[in-house]
Amino acid sequence: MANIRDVADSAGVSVATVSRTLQQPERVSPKTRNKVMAAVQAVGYKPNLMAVKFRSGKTHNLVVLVPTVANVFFARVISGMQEAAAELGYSILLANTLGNSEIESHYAKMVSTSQADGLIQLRAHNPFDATMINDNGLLPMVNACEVIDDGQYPVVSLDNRAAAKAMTEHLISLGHTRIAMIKGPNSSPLPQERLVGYKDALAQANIAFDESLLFPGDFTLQAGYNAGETISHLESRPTAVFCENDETAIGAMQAFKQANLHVPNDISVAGFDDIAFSAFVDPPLTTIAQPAEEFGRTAVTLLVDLLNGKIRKAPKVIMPFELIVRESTGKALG
Amino acid sequence: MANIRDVADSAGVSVATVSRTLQQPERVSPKTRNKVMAAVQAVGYKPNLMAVKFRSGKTHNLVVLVPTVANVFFARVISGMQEAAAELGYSILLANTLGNSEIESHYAKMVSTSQADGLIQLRAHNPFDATMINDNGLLPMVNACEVIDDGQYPVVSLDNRAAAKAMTEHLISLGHTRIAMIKGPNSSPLPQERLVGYKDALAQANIAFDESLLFPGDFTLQAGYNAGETISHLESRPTAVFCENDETAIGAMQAFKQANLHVPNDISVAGFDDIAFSAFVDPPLTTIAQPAEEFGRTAVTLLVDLLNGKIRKAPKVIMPFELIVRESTGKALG
DNA sequence: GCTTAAAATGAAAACGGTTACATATTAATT
DNA sequence: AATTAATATGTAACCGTTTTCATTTTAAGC
Repeated sequence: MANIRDVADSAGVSVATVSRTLQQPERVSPKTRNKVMAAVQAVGYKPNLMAVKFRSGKTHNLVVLVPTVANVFFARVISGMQEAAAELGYSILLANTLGNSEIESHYAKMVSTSQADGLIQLRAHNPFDATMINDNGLLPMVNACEVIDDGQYPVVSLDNRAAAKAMTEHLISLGHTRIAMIKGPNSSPLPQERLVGYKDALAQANIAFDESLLFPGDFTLQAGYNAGETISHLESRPTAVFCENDETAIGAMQAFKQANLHVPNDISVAGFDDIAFSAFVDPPLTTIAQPAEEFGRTAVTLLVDLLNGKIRKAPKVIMPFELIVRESTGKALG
Repeated sequence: MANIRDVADSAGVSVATVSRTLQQPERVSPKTRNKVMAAVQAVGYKPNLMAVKFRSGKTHNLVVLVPTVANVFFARVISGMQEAAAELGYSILLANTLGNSEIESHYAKMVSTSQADGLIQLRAHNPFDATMINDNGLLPMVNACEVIDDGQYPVVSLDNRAAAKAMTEHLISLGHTRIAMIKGPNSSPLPQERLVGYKDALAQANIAFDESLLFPGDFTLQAGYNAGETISHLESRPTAVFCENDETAIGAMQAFKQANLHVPNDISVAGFDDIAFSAFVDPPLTTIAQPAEEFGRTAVTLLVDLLNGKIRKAPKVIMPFELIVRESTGKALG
């Protein structure tokens, strides 16, 4: 494998000149620039990027901690990240953490061991220990989607409270008063925020909050199915179910169908995320659309800015949401 | 940031001893080992892995080229990879290529520029140029899932022909004779192999092959929906549709429902992959299960073996499939 | 054409480890 | 106790770049 010295010899210049030609071509005369470029071609030179990264101290790698890549929403977020990273000359090191703190800190160590410059966390959990704090008092990290905002790093999130309120209002406007909620895991702050939004809408419409209408879940199809089954057999069944993500909603709908409940005539179902499948289930799902790819892009951009010292105080970006009304929600009957 | 020299000074030994203590503890006396370990703690030493990787020439990174992480099947494959990689001490650099050859070769360059040791390709396309061939005549690459077997690298695949035949036989056994197929993209070898299996089963049952029953697709929900719509409006409609993946099948089912066709009474639908959603759509989808996680695990194991010189001739691993009969396929009526 | 400033280039140190080789220490053998 | 072998440690070269600093070349100003 040809190295920079081979190029220098072949071009009849010093290694410094070769390095400069490649890094800052404007600092080198056109004449030698051509000579060097020709030599690069001639010997088939490919810089050893491991050496470059080592020497320069910049890896141009970003670690991304994803609770699970199998989640379709996260898959979209990741796509957006990859896009932005490519544009900015960064590579993404994707870690499928399965919510496991050990795996998280294993990958977080990649930044303390100079294998990556920074980290994006999609879960509300700080994988760093205290020693990692930066000059500007910030961690080299961005927290997106599911966030805890403790001011130590930039945050990009949705106004989950407002979104949940909007969805609940939609259901109330259709005449529903007994609205169940299939929750996400309590370990996440999302369900809490959304619960508040749900209560906001209830209060606004003078509907009493009923704790017994809350059902546990963990964002999976199976959890939605289980909750749906439970709800089906309730003596006084709610007329609408607000699920905290689309997978859960799709699972619940399946349970309702098997219990011979018609959606939306017998029961309305709403989701959250607007994954691709949601438009293709029967009936198509009413949901909250999040700009998933944009989440990813923003997170990467923010992190790179932070790494370049362009950020002094941790910003807090709130992404817009959109209520998508399809056919899984309808007028409350009876 | 403390470096190895700081540790050496603090422990009163040479840097070589520190390095040895960390790499091959048995080559150092227990006494100094303790001294060194204590010093490591004291100064808070974290080896700069970029330096290690540069010096040792082994990055312990593997590039994985995925056509799209948004594909649920691939998400499972990736999970399996991550698992195996973690066990073997490797990290996965995930590249979302969107089938774009430029992006592929961009990431493939990571191995020629010493940023990664090897590569796993999930698409039937060799992203390397000829210069990358190894000592053993093999590329540092494994091709999984969608494969071209040209003997230059290990391959892990499914017997797509047999699987397609099994599914077609299942449909024939239900009395179907007009069986449509919604295809994957022609650029992929999968559709071709599966078409052969489909024809095998047809021939075996003395059913004439009818080219007009083949519909184009690209593995997306939307493509399935489009093909489903076309099929719905056909004057002489097929009684069964075999889709080349589950997304396509789910899209098609949605089109059938909107055309007031009942699945499976009016038309049977079969998929391929057994993604999580397939058990939760209405009706639950008959499909071919592939051991997705195992695909990933096998690919990683094979690649690491190859990198360690444990492989001389490119092996060809065939993974087992399973026909999962659910409710989307039924007896042919009329 | 001479002086001076600016631009281009080169020599060599540095980055933080690993490792071959030399040397010092300890243990084993007689 | 002396000799030898084995083990433990140290010295320094090395990996392939980047980058500082010194030097040379070119351009600018008069």
